[in-house]
Amino acid sequence: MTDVSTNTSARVVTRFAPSPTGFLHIGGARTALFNWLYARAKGGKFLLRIEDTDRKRSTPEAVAAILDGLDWLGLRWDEDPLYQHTRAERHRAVVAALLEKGRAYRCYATPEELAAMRERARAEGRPPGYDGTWRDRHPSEAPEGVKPAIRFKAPREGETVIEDAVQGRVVFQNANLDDLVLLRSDGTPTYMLSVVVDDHDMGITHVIRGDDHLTNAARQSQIYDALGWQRPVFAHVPLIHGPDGAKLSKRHGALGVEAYRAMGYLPEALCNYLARLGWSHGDDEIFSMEQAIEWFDLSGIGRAPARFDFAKLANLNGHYIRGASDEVLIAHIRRGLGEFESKAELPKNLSKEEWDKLRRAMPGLKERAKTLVELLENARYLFAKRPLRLEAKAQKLLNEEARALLRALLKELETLEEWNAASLERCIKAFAEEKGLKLGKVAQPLRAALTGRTISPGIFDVLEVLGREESLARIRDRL
RNA sequence: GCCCCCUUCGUCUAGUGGUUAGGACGCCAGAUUUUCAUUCUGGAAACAGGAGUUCGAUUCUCCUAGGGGGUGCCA
Repeated sequence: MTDVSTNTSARVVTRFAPSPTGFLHIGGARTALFNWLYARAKGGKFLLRIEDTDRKRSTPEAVAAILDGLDWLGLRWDEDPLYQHTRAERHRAVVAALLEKGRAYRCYATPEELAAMRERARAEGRPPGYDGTWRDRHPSEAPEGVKPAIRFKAPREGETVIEDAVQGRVVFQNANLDDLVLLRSDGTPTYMLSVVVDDHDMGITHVIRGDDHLTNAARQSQIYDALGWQRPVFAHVPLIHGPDGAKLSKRHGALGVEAYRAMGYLPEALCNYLARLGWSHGDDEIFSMEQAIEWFDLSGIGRAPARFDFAKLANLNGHYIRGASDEVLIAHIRRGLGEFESKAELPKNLSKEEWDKLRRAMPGLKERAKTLVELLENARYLFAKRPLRLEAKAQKLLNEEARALLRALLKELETLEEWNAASLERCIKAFAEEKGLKLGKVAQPLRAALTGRTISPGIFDVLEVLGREESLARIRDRL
């Protein structure tokens, strides 16, 4: 790790810096995606830093969930992830240097005093925050036995200007920015200090993160300046809102990416959707990540918050499912089978024969599913045991007239030599024609008998995949 | 309270002083079809409001309203 005060490298280095207190939520995933895209677009590096300075709230499970989420999305990071807590010594050293320079000081205020201070400021309509009591007080006045926190001596006059790559020029009056804590009284570094030191030491050139950090950018800039370090380019991306415009809650989308996996979304679809949410390249809607890398730039990021729209995600997902190869879909289903969430009962595992059936039915199945869960729900007829349980609509369809028709058709099918979609189509179409019926009149009862439902993939495919014995048996079950 | 950001169809967005304000999702209607889905065609649907600047504002400035974020010895 280098410690140079100027960044001489022209190479772009971005980072994703989650705090491991939970899963990788959707907003974090998009932030990671933007950082990843930008690094790849500029031929730079994308680093990962785990912000676990709050040891009490950080868990190894959360770290694993985040890494797994990034991996599933296909966002590969360069180098080993940096665990921020391992850098505490370095952080303290930087604070010592600041103290030495007179840009930081010991503060002996108690939590109670600070609370009272905030209350007073609010009541008087002044900007809240630390009032600087200990800023110029002599250390000899320090109370006995109180461990001090170290505060940053922020400039009191003038302004701090952020030239944000997304938000444009943002000006903060320094009078509104108070002296933040750099080192807690227990000697641990705070976030505000750690980010600056780590971003600097890691050579981060572009900090792309959520809008909620915009104010932090001003404070952090002051620290960069005090240290004589070059500030990175900041790009504050608007947050993602729920469908109702309110903050994203668990109810509607603030889920971990693994929840999207469980809902049957494909990572390509999620990436495409997320990239399009808040970033645009003209009217382009559907594109691969390779294409996005070619197009991506900070200038394409919008300044307004965006609402999460499941309908559009589903549409995109359907597109990617239809376009995926049968093998790829099988692989995704293998991975997700144990965790898919559905109101219907889905199998938790399949036999070799069942996998084989699923594979053969895949062309018809993937044509009509918006999620893998929906695909599997539509595939239940493949695994159902005889006699099939009929849905109400299917039951109704199989009236006396329809059964008579099936009886006649059964005779034809029993004598059929070749059992494949093409020969079955010839046979059944001829049968319908002979009876003077539209194909639908024959296909629907047949569908009901074979699948127990009124909707399914093409009926000839259903017959082929089910096979002669099973198909004929299911028809006989209804006669 | 104080500080900061945002505001084009219901939603995601294109647009950078002169356009019939475009696309996508969703919705509605129709075509194709063995069901469903796909596909195709058509349709309804937006510049938050008010002042300026300008020959001319969706585009620039200001104000208002609404929304969001921050305001921790959390990150």
